[in-house]
Amino acid sequence: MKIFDTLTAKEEVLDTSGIVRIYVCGVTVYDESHIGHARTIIVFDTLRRFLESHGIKVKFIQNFTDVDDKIINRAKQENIPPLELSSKFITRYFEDFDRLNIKRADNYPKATDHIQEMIELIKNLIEKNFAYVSKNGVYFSVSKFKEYGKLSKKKIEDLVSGARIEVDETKNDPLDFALWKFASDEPKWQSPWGDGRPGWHIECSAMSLKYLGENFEIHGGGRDLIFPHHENEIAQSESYTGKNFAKIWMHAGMVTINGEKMSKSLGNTKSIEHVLKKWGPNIIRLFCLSGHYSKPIDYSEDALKETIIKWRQVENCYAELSSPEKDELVRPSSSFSEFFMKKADSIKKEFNDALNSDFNTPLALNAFFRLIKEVNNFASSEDISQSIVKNVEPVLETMSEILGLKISKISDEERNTINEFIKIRNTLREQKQYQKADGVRKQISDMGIVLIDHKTRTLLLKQEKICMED
RNA sequence: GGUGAGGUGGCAGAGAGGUUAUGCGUUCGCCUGCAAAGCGAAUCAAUAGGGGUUCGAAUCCCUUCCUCACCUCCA
Repeated sequence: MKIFDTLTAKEEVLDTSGIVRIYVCGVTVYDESHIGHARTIIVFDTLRRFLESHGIKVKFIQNFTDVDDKIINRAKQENIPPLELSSKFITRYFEDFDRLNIKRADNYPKATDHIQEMIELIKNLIEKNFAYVSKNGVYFSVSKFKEYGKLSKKKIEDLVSGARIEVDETKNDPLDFALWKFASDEPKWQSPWGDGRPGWHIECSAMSLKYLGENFEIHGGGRDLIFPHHENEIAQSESYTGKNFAKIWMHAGMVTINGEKMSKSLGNTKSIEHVLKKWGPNIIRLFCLSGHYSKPIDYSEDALKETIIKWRQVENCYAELSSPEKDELVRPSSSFSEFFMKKADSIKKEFNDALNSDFNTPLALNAFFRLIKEVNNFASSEDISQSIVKNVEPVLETMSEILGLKISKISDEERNTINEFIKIRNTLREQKQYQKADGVRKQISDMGIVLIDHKTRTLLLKQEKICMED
């Protein structure tokens, strides 16, 4: 598999000979997660599923930043301890992301559980003269790391001349960033240099090193983390280990809302709770994968409505495959099943090729939907036979599993109940009492089941609820 | 101002020198008791503008314009 590496600015081959170690920068838990977080996490979750579907072992670590000024400020506003606030939003995080069908990471290390590791790292950096103690904290000396700027392709001169760096007299250099900040208020921890809190970037260096070791395969996150967060992580980590930090840097593009950047000040943030309520998890996943991960995607009603149609096709396809006719009941079927076997194979290959080529999910989805369409198309004129299901379903299942899509299954009780209704409806239809028959169909659809009438039988389709009103 | 990524049909979105990607939408037919799903046809055609290289350019080079992101906390 090839992945575009932000650092080398070209596609690099992912080493899958051993365990693929992935570290993804998670969220700062001071508020609800939003669709932007969802996009990034869905991208990496899908990547992980893809690798695992090929039997590749993945170790997936995603952190929580649970100590930070934003958390402290928010906690003050709500008049609760900062750690209570962060733990509340961690709980919320899992509620949201479980519903998005995100596989749990192998570990979700929290910054506050790794203060000691960070202190050790900082100690070492001071010893090696990469860091210094100043009035307000311990700082990393950017000028000591001669490759600073290599990830974000920034020149130190440009950064210095940039007007926005605030002048801080206590730092040796305006570009230096905090490893440890002295603080007298809570939360604070003891350190050899004074009580305080860790800087933001150091946690990821400490925790990725602890859980994944040196020179792990993929370090990911949103594009907005390239600078300064990941740039600073590189500076610290490589100064500490003397080795390259991550082999591949993979960054997910931003989500815009109707073409605008999503921000609190614009008031256009879309929380995951909100979008889940509105569209449900599968549509959100499909939407997030409908553009290349590295490019921005635009969240809009129209885009999501289009995704509903896609999702309906998937549901329809699964309904068609759910109750196949026995082969002997179906007209000459061996050639069809052979056709489908070839079709499914070539589509499976296209799907894999697309993902192997810098994780091209739009192209992979294209293949996925062609198979869906093929089945739906066939089913509208012929009955689906067991041998077709046998050929198509495993391929479809593998792809759905990689994409993290979950079809709502109809329980046996539900099926039995509805089949009784269908019998009644069919009797009414035979008697040409169509209004009554449609009434029965309406009753069934109120239960969330759509009927698909075929020549000789009626299929049940369970539709995911979508509530488009805000 | 600096840096980076881009600009492809009504919309979404691939392809990276040589033949219609694909999907969605819209319109009209077909199928259906009616729907749903599906089929057929039409819309159906596009590569930001201008130069170049080439037998041939969305694709390579130059240039102009525009968009977005980052440079401050961000996924």
